[in-house]
Amino acid sequence: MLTGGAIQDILSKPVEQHPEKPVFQILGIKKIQTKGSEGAGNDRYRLVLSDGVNIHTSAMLATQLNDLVISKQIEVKAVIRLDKYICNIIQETRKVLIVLEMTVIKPGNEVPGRIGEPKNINADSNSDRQQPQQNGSGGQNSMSGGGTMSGGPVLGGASRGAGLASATYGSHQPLASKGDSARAVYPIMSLTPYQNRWTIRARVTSKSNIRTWSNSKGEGRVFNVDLVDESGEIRATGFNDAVDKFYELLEVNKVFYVSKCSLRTANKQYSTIKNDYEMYLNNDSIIEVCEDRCNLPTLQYNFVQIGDLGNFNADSLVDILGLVISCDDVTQITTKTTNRQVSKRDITLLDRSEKSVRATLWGDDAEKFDEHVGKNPVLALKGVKVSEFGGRSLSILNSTNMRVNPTEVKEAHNLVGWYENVGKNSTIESLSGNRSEGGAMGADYKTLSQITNEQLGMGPKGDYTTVKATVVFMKKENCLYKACPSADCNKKVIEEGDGYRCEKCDKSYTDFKYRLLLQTNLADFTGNQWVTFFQETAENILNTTAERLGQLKDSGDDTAFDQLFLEASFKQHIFRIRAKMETYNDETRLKCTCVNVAALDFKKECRRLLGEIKKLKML
DNA sequence: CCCCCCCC
Repeated sequence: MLTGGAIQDILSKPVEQHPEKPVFQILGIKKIQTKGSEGAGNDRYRLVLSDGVNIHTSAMLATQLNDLVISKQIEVKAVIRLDKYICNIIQETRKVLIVLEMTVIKPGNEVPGRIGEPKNINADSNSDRQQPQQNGSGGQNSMSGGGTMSGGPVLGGASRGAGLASATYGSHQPLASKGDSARAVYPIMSLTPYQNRWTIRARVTSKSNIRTWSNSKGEGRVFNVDLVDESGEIRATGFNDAVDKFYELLEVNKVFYVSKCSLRTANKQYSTIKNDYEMYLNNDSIIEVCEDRCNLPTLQYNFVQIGDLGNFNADSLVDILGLVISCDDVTQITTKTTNRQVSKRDITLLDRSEKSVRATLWGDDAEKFDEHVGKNPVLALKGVKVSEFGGRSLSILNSTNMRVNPTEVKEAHNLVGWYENVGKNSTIESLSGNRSEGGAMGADYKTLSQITNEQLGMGPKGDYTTVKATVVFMKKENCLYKACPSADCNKKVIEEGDGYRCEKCDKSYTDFKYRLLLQTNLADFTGNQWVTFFQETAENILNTTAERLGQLKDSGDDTAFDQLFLEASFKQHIFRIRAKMETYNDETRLKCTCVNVAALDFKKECRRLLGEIKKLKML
């Protein structure tokens, strides 16, 4: 079943003699601890592979295959076929095998135990850090602790003419400067800040504009490019001089040899590039066009289904493949802080989850989208921002890589076919709410204690949030007031003689209408909060009308009046709350107003809670 | 060293 001897061949023979699609058994899977990695998607997995004769402990899974581990498609004991792999020389004699594509031949749970009696092949003969394998039978995770791949300085200088590098990329003349020893091409995923004697060969998949900034720390220009090879991807950033030196050279889709850049921990907040590190172009950096034809991948996506967007927090970045089902016109908005005029255009995206989401294009992107209006293009978006307005929506940032009808993304073609045959006629549920309800009940749920703990309401417009809470007390005294009877005026009237005067309308009326202004105490498992309910929201929780309450009050039927309050107490609802700091008599305090009440929909609520649990799991 | 991405 296993390709006996394949490990020996891969480690000792030139690449032409490497076995094609060897079959191995996985004897261990270990997540490599990486510093400062937040959330999922940045991990790397090291595999212990056996060919039944030998064990190789330095195999790595290409980052784009991480999901196979996460979804447990590959587990210890599984038999797998390597459809595509590279073997890179490390520290003269130690070699890392990188699995680029693979097929599960037999899942781990169907394999009783270790196949054959494989011996550890110590490729790392120069190092005593590699522990001999102490594999128990039955295929337990056999990773020896403190292995050489666990985040330390794993890569030494590579020598020329060995392993994958020179064989695969044989026509490449080493790029090292004079006097430096020649070097081999490294896979992107092997780069670390701990050693810098590497050259990568990578395709530019996207390039930003040159941005300028000016702040207290200074000013300057900056750009970035995303680079990809068979093993993974990395973002490279260049400042000032590097902009002049490299911006023009680095054309999208072209392939380059890149060396002598520094690496630093990447801030995951700003990119969906699957790499813990980011590359910085500096004065020593060398970038040369690779003229050879090579088969490097294009952009790497990690698409998220639109239907799963509820599992992502606001401001997270995701990759989305969606078909445009509607386009709004371009409108102008004025920004709150800088009063600048900015163009925006909302479009609606649909995918196979049969859920749609509204996405906003800004500035030039909004204007230039005119050419696609009336068509149904497919957009491949890498690094689009999740926003919580009115459920979930997307914001297409300057840094978002947007491809329209990308021919290189085969799912894009499939999505068109699906839309023509299925999607077109499906009932589509929107995650963004429709325009009329637009954000009436947002998906940005908070607990009552979060309202104060997170200091909501500091801004001039206040903050909106949704809470699930219980009505625990209502101040029924003075909850009704006599208001101006005219249609749009709800001002309290002053009784004068037999009439009612409205100061706002500057008019006297013979009649008035009762309106509600109800101080209500809401509670959830974290605390409670006084919230003001006006007419419609108060009528909703009291399950009656202001008019009816007025009648009971006027007729002196206190029992019936009180009964309505009693029945409305200890009922749970979903509340949309506006929180805003307000100052009265030099005292600033948080004022909360309920702007919408919705019944607790158990099905929806369960789905939301499941989503919350899923979010916790992803931490 | 950027990392702002706006509005309802």
